Amino acid sequence: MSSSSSSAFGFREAEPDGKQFYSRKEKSLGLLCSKFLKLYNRDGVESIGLDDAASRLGVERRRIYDVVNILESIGVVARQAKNLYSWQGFDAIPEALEVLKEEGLRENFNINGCTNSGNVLNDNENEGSTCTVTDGQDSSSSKIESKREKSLWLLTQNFVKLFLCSDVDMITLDSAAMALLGDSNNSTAMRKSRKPAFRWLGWKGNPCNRSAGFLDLNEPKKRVFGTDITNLRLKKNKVDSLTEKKSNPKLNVPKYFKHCNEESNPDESRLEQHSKHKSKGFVYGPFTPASISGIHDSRSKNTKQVLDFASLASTFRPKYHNEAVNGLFGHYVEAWKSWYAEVGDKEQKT
DNA sequence: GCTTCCCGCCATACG
DNA sequence: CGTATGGCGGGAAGC
Repeated sequence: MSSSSSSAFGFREAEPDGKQFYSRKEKSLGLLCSKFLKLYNRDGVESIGLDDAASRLGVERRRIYDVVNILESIGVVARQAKNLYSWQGFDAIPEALEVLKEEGLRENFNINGCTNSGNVLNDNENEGSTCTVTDGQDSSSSKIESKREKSLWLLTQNFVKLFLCSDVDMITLDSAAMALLGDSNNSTAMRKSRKPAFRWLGWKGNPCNRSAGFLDLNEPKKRVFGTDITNLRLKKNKVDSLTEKKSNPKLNVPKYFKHCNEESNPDESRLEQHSKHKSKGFVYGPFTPASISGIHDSRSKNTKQVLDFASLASTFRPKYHNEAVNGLFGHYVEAWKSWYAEVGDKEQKT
């Protein structure tokens, strides 16, 4: 019920003549995840109804499934019953990752080198393996996971494992695709200098993890920078800056960049060491939410130090493309960005 | 032009 | 059987 409301969707009137603009970006899964998290990451929230979420977020149910599936993969939410999920919070992530890491190691989820000469470990397609996450609690191997072998849920976890179980902090889309799905489909030409890759990030800024002081074992750090300044949205008519409720910081932010030239990695565990890439900087693509780097509303459109990803491109040779993974990962990336942003935000305001 | 990816149909699992 | 879930292709936004 309460399917679509035909409002608060991607359509919106920004012109006097009543013309409506449709923006895919504003309807992206990543953004949706962000909203979802903002909506439920509050006090008093313990259960989440799918219908409730759908109506609150103004999207159809199908989309909520995607969000929830991914969040569940890292422990942020847990399925309680039909139409019902429980909020576990960001604090559940470290534990979930620990489990994933162990499983991954056990399953040889190591990916060695995503650089030139596509070696990338022989695809260890152990999909048949019932790698249940045993979310810490009732590990009473429930048969309920019949369908979850190839789901977004599993795919997400495997993707995470790739990072947790390797010594690299960056993995190309191709490598991931090959490792997770097993290659075979390298679609269109990769002639261009497009080279999507993913990198782990840590909890944005958790210099001091208050309460629970155990989430510094292996904080993942992830980020993407791809082809170009990804979702840069100040090209044509960036319209206004939203015309509604609270805040939506990310709309004005063109892009971020970060220097990784120093070896100073605050929360760096044994499993993450510098990989081959030693470029001096990274381009942080999409609209990273504010507070990610102490940046507020800076809509500074300085796109100067973008040059760095040129070196990256040279480091990581272009390979093939996998449409399927491409899309999926794209979602993951945005979703994760949102999550980390959320975490960072909370951690910071301590 | 090619790539990314949102929409939503519809196959499937569940109750 | 109806309902809940989510894979997946097409087509369009984005670049």
